Amino acid sequence: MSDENETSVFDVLKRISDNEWEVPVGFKPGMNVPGRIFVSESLLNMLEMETLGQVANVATLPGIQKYSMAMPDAHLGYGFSIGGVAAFDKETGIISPGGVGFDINCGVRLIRSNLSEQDVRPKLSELLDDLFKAIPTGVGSKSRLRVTDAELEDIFVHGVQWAVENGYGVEADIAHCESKGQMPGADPSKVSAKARKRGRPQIGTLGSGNHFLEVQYIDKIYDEEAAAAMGLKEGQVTFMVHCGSRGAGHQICTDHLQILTSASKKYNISLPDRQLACAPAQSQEAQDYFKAMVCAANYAWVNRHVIMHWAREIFESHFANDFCDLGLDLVYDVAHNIAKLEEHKIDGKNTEVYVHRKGATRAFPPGHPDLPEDYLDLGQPVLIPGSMGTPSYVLCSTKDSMEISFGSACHGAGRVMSRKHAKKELRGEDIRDELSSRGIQVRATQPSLIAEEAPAVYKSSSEVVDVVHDLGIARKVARLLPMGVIKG
DNA sequence: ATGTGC
Repeated sequence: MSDENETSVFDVLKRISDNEWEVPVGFKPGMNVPGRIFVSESLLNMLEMETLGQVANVATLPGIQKYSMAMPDAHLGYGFSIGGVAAFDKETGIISPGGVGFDINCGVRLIRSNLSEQDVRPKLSELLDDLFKAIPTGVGSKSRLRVTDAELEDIFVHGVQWAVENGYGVEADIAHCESKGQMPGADPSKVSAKARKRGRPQIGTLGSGNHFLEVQYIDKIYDEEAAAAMGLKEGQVTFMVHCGSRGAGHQICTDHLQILTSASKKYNISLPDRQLACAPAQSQEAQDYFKAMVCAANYAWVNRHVIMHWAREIFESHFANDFCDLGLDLVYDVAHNIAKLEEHKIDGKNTEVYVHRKGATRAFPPGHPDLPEDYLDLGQPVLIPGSMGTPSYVLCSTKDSMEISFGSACHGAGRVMSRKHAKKELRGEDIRDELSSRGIQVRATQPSLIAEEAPAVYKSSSEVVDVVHDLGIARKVARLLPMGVIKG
């Protein structure tokens, strides 16, 4: 039932440009800066008022810089919206677990190959069966890789370096992970016994929800030069891994939320929403969370690395021979849920800020010192997974990204229908058949999970990507179409 | 997202 007098987002927002909308400081009491929503007019119709309220709430937090931002795929999240980007001054700002999310370093990686769609199509069904067998999926799934407590600590601290030293992936993979897959500043002593217990058996597991491993092919190249630099061309097969830090990251978030909830009171931070629990960036409580968050981030990079390794083995078992190098190189790996201490130019001055990206991708421009050498002139690759059955995109960051959005882009399609609603409205078997008729094969533990992730429950990934492209944050390089997907 | 819900 909709009330005619209900305020719409159009009544609140002030249009700045085609794809930029401002939430004025007066919208909610206590806003320190305006909100800034990067969205097209048509996507704005799908933006919920509550999401806008969350953007405004974040603007009230101490030390926030420039704007409380939301990407075109923004939707309601825990405290901060998913698709939210907020930078807080290193000295006067705060750190908040809600600005990162429960799935710390949920992220995406893309692996290229020398195989063509025609090579893979005839063997696709067997390939997917074997991938589904090799890579555990589902909520409570456990891995065949068992690590000791000491190894887990090593993973928390050294991330992907641990993986490569232990035979998962190769040295060349490291440079193609954001932060080299080993963010500095980890302190395992800030990770509870419970989080370790949950994390130990889950290295190399996909999890559930929107997490997946997808076999794809490139159906369109937008930028030949950039595509070539990443080793991508039309008709080529790729695979994409989307997952995070599983139970470990979830427990770390839960543990520290509790600490930061009381810290918010201790430091007299008035919160419009208790889910925004936070503490001054340099406080013991905030730093402890940050050190534990880094452990979860490094864990997630190892998780994706091990999954990639097993997937490479399966591809090799099906396609490798003495005359063919499969070229299963890691194109790039990006984090979607993370907070980082970065330097940004604010009012002409270089400033250190804790950038919180929750359901948002880092997008550093050409020439940025944190980029791998071979992408330095190109700009950071940005990987945007589509929802099940819809295209994914590869973009590369452009020079204005730092100025526009603290070097950040969107992260995906963005949910429009709740899981509960989707389960009620849609049948997994129908969705599977519909996808199958379009040549897309799905392997999942339960049909209901397919319903929850159906294409209809997400915004169009193409529209979301176009906003980021048109704004000059990251430009389109390639479009990837799904062939088959394994899910929890 | 999650050994799934004050």
